[in-house]
Amino acid sequence: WTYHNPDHWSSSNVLDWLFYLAQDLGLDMGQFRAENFQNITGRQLCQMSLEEVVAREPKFGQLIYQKFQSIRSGGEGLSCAGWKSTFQSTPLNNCYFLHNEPECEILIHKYYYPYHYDHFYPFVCAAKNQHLWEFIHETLMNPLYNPQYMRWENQREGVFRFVQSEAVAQLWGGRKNNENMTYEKLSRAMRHYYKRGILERVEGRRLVYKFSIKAMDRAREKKNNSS
DNA sequence: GAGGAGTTTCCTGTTT
DNA sequence: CAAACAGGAAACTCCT
Repeated sequence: WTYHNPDHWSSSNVLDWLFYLAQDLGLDMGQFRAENFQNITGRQLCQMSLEEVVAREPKFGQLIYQKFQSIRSGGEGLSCAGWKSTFQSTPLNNCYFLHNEPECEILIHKYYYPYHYDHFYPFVCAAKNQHLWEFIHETLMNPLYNPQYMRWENQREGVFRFVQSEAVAQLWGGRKNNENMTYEKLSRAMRHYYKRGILERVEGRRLVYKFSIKAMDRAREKKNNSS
C-alpha cells in the first residue's frame, strides 16, 4: 500500500495503514478503535470529513485525519525501509501457512511489517487437533493476522480483541475443516474456557477476552519447545 | 467399545 | 434494531 495512492487503497490497506500509524506514533492500543474502519476503502476515507473520522475514532480521530490528509498531499513519507530484508531472511520454508495457504507469499508481502514485532515469531507447523485457545494465541502471534483479524490490547496481561470476528471464525473453521463455523459458535467455545481457567472475563468490553496467567505460561512453554 | 475432553450446535433470554 | 454475551443441553469427534 505504500506505493499506491490512498485513493486506491482497499479496505485492508486502510486497516494496515491505521495500525502502522498507531505503532509509529505509539498510540494507546487499549483505546485505539481501528476496527470501526472495517470495510472502509481508501476512496471512502478520502471522502470523509474530519467529523466523520472523529465519529469513528473519538480519541485519535483528529490525528488520523491530519496524518491522512498529509500523506494524500504527498507531504509525509511512508517509509517502510527494512521490511523487505526482514522478509527475505525469514525462514519461510518452515511456516505452516505456506502449506495451508497458496497465496501466502502475496499475503506476506501485503501484511508483514517488521515494526509490529521486535523479532520474528518462529512459526511452527500447525499442530494437529490444536485447541481453540492455542489457535487464538498463535493467530495473535502471527503478523499475517495481527492486527488485521485480532490484536493484543495488552500483550503482557494477555488481553486481546477480535478485529474481524467472522474472519477469525472462518480461519478456525478452516483448521477444523468446518466451513459452518461462525463467531457465535466460536464464542460459545470461548465461554467454556472461563470455567476452566483458561480465559478470564473482561466485563463490558465487547469482543475483548483475556488469557489467564496459566494459559499465557502454557503458550510460552509451547513456543519455547518448538523453537 | 466405553468413557472423557473439548468443542460444536442449537436455543432462549439479556445486554449493549 | 443488529450484534454480543450468557449458559444449559445435547450431539459430535477424537483419543486412550
